[in-house]
Amino acid sequence: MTAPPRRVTQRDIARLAGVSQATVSLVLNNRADAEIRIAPETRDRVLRVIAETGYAADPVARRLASRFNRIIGVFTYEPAFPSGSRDFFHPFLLGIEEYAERVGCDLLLFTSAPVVDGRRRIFHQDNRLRLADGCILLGREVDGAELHRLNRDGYPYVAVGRRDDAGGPVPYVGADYATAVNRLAELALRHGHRRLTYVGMGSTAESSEDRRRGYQAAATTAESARQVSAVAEDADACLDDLLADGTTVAFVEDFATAVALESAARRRGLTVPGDLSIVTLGDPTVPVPTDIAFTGFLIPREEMGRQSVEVLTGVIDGSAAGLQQRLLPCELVEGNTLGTPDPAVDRR
Amino acid sequence: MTAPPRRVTQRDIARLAGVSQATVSLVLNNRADAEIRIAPETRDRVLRVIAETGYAADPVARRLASRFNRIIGVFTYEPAFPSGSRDFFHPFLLGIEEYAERVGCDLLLFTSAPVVDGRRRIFHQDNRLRLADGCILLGREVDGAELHRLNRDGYPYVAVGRRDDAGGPVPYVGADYATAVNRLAELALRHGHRRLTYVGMGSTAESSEDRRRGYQAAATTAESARQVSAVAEDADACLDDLLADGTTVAFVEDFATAVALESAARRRGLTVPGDLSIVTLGDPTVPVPTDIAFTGFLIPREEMGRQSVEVLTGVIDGSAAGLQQRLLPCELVEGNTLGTPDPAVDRR
DNA sequence: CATAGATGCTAATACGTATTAGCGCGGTGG
DNA sequence: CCACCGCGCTAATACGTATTAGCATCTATG
Repeated sequence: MTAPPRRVTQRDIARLAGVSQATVSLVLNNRADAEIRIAPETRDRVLRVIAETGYAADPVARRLASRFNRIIGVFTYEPAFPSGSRDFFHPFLLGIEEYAERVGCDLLLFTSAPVVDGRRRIFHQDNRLRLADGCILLGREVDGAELHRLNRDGYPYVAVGRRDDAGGPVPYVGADYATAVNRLAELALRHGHRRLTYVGMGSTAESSEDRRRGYQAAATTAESARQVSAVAEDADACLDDLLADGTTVAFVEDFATAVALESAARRRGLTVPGDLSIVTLGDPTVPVPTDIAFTGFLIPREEMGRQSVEVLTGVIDGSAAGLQQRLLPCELVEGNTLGTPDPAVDRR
Repeated sequence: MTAPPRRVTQRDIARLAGVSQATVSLVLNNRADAEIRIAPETRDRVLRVIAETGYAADPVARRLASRFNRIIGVFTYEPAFPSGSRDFFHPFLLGIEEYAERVGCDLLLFTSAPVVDGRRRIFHQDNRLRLADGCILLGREVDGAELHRLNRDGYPYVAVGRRDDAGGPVPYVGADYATAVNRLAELALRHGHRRLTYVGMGSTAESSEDRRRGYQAAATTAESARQVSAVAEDADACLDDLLADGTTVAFVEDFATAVALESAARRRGLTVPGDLSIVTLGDPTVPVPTDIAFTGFLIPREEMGRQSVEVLTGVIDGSAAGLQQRLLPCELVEGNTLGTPDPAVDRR
């Protein structure tokens, strides 16, 4: 194999066109400020040489010299492999990709970030953040300390999902879980339910808190509105608890837990929603096979992806300072796991 | 917003540690050649300052100065949006991502490449290829002229899918369609089929040619082994043709066409494989809803993704010169659309 | 004809890192 | 006492682009 021919640079263009490198740069960037003047014939000559040589600017040097790169970084907190949550994140990426394409940006996936204690780290020995103009942060749980540092460094970023302040407001594009859960709870109340239980995952993430907040706000008119924690593996115990309590509708944060609850109920000869209504609070984060059409809502994942790019570009160029925190509405899904409470169970 | 604090550079580290910038660079890169010597205490001092300041090398400057970046480019020929073929490409990306993570590389998706005549172009005004150390090329049809140019420029790349030479051998990781189709054809012959028809897409892509080659190689012992072209929208006409010919088994290149053929047959009261056997030649490239378990084979898409990264890293560092073209075996899927030919139809 | 202003371009420099030739210093052998 | 060598480090430069101050040259004006 012969040595790769050195790439064509502006200096080569300049030599061929009989001008200086600076002139080539000016022509390339279409600089037509009052201060910058290039004779049309010179410009044409330079452009002709550029076309002949097939020259293309080195984006690395460009980035080093000036400020921007048109590269958007994407950082995923969850370790990529092995992980069932990939399918959950895919729609976000599709939205990001779509909008990045529209605005002519490339996407840099920080797959090299090391995993420590089961979580990717942004900041580490060989931090590569600066390769991109800014960065989109994906992940259920985002490290507050790292957000602090991003803010302190003035590095442009946006989180997908609402985040609490971290040494300053955190730009984000989130889903409006509070409103969605609130609506579902009010729907259940209108169906006549009076004993509600929120089955959480024991997570303190903002997304979990928002859901609980929406639930609590609606639950004031209920006879009982509890909160418990459960995981899919523990569905039988959870079901026991719900039945003992006389709960008529369960708001289940984790989709897999809802599926497990439903099958546990079915195994005992109970029907959903006949004996127990189950409402889910978001798309499955791990693939769960089920034929049940759960009542719940959809997270607008693709749209969140798109808008996160939009917000990020605003953060990068310093515009749109007021619109850097967005909550998008979730579409309710009617499903058929929310019914009217069984009168026999309702008043016990 | 205050002006972003200028990032910490090696010069800052050098000043704080009382050494020169060169020394900082040497320490950072763990240079311990015979020619390079740094006193342990100096090294420690520098490392301490680095830790205190949280310094991280600017990857852009690093790339400009030296050669490598640990960034792998991914170029997708198909326009990303709107496109049903996304689901087809996703597994490749998963494999690529997994291996990139393993070798500590980031992934740059060239979403900014403009679409001309329905196809993305690598080479254009503001070509960004050089941001990455090398590039993986994804897509059904890859432009031969662009491959030529990549070869000429000495740019490291690897194609996913076998490619003909283009001014030199093209590094690739492909699927061994020829062998897979050959096996299927021989299986059909063993089942007693004697009138075969290959239903192609009229594509001249290497992947299509490989399939046809495998088919032809096996078909020598058949009574009739034709080739026709058809698309899913034209399934009825194709079915007419197959029946008129007395074909007992159709090898259908395009998955969607196979699905359409099967439902056309069913609409006419024919059964598959009772009246006609149908064999598919690869995974669906566009999402097609079907409950049929077609006989055919699986393209090892994730593995192709993984190995493409492996080959690319070899191309980049110039090693493994002999192993730059790989064909991976496809797993046959038994399915239930290949039966024994109906004797009434068989001899006509 | 001197001067001012406009025009068209270039020289110089910055960006942050990697690399390499070579400098000063202390020790050792003759 | 000099020559030489190994050690530890630094000065200088390269990478390719963007930016800016300012130098010629020309034109218009008094």
